Order: sequence, then structure tokens, then C-alpha cells
Amino acid sequence: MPVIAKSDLLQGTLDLLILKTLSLEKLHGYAIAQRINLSSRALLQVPQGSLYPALHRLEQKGWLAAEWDQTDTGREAKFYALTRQGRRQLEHEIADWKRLAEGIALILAITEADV
Amino acid sequence: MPVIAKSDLLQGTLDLLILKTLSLEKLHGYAIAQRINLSSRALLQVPQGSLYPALHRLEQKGWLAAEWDQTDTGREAKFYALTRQGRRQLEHEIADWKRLAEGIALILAITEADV
DNA sequence: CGGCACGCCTAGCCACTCTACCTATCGCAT
DNA sequence: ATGCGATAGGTAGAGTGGCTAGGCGTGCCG
Repeated sequence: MPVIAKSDLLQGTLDLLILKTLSLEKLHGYAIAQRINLSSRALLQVPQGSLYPALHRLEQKGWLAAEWDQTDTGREAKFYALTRQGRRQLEHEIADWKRLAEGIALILAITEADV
Repeated sequence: MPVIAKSDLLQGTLDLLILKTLSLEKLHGYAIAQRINLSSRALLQVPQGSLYPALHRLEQKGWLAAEWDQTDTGREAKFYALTRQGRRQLEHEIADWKRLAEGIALILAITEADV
């Protein structure tokens, strides 16, 4: 058991973040993590040990397609792109997330007066 | 693998929901699930197989205190109340949730124009 | 008297994330 | 020249925690 930590992602959200990030731009793994970090204003961090297994999982499910290519800096890197199924999946995940977030928001909004 | 489903809770959210629900009112397990269902306008469901283990877990962590008592209908039921630690934990979980929800909202809000 | 709501519970599976590690290349500073 | 941080990919293993599917017993209503 870690001492403090707990700044973790919630299980299931990582797929959503990856799919959404790739829906705008083809990126390689390392860049995906950076983009998520940046776009969320550092609220969200993706450890490599979560990222790469997730990418492989999503690829296996047919939601991503991988392809080796060169980065801007001339290095080899594996670029991921959304498949058509991935795009459909993304929409599901967004809908699921909104439902969950709304549900939780409703619960959190309850006050003594409502009981 | 279930066929459709996937209306699941995200891991970690259940603790938050239970703590918040109990922060307003002492309730027994069965009633907690009903209250979450109702308060979220049925957006969120808590299966019993998730609920009871969660309650035991939270009790073990010292966030809940349990006590047998009578329901309105005269039945025996185990009522749970937040401990002081539980109240502190609830605040942490709310803060964590807000951070996560905000981070994800930021990511979901990105459009082609931002890339 | 049969079934449903109430109320509690557990076993076992499964999915996902995390820590901690490994590998290799490149640029820059010492 | 060398060593370190960033870039880039990866795995193993443990831990967490939700889910399905079952079980128990009571009380009420048709």
C-alpha cells in the first residue's frame, strides 16, 4: 500500500482519454501521455506502465491501428490512429461518462434540506 | 464477457457515493442503494454484490460504523453512519472527483481547432 | 400459497491500474 | 568523454475493486 499517492485515474477513464486524444490527431504513445497531461492542465497524468498496456488492449479490441513512423525529431515511434470502431467506441464512452458524471453530480448536490 | 451491459460504475466512485449518501443520514445497506438510485434519477445503480463488500471495506477502514437497528417497517437492519475519519475521507474523495471530472472535461472539450 | 420486496451476505472471476523495472537513442552539460 | 535527462517502447506482478451468480430468511399481498 502506497503511503500518500492516490492521485490516480479512475479505472475505465484511460480508454476514454486515449480515444478522445487520438480522435483529433494521430500520435505515438509517448506523445499521447504528454498531450493528456498538457490538455488537462496537468490535472491528469498517465504513467507509462498504464499507457502502453492500454494501447495494446485498445489495439487488440480493434479500436486503434498502429503503424511505425518517424517523429518530428527523426526517431522511430509507433503511431496510433482511431479505427471506425474506435470512433464508435469513443462515442459510447463519452455517453457513459456523461451519464456517470451527471449521476454523481446529482448525488453530490444533495443537501440536508433534500433529505 | 456480457453481451451488452457496460452501464457499470467506475472503480472508486462507489466509495464516494456511499460516503456522501451517509453524510446526510444514517441508513442501512439496502436503503443506501435505493437512495443512490433515486437521487441520481436512476442514472446510477448499485448491485448488491458491489454494495455489501464495499460497506464492509469502508467499515474496516474506519470510515463507517455499523449498528443493528429497526427499520420503519419493523425489520432488523444494519445501519451505517459516517465516522469522523469517514467525513474527512469524503472530503478527499470529493476533491479527487472534482479534479478528475475537470481534467476529463478539459480533454473532452478539445476540438480540431485546438490541435 | 406463490411470488415479490425487503434485507443481508459470499465466492470467484475479471478488468484495470500501478510500481518497478528493463531496453535503446539522442542531445547537452560538465 | 561521459554521464544524465528526455524521448520512446516495453513487461511482470501485485493490488484493487466491481460484477455475476448464487445463498439465506422474513413479511406482505393477491
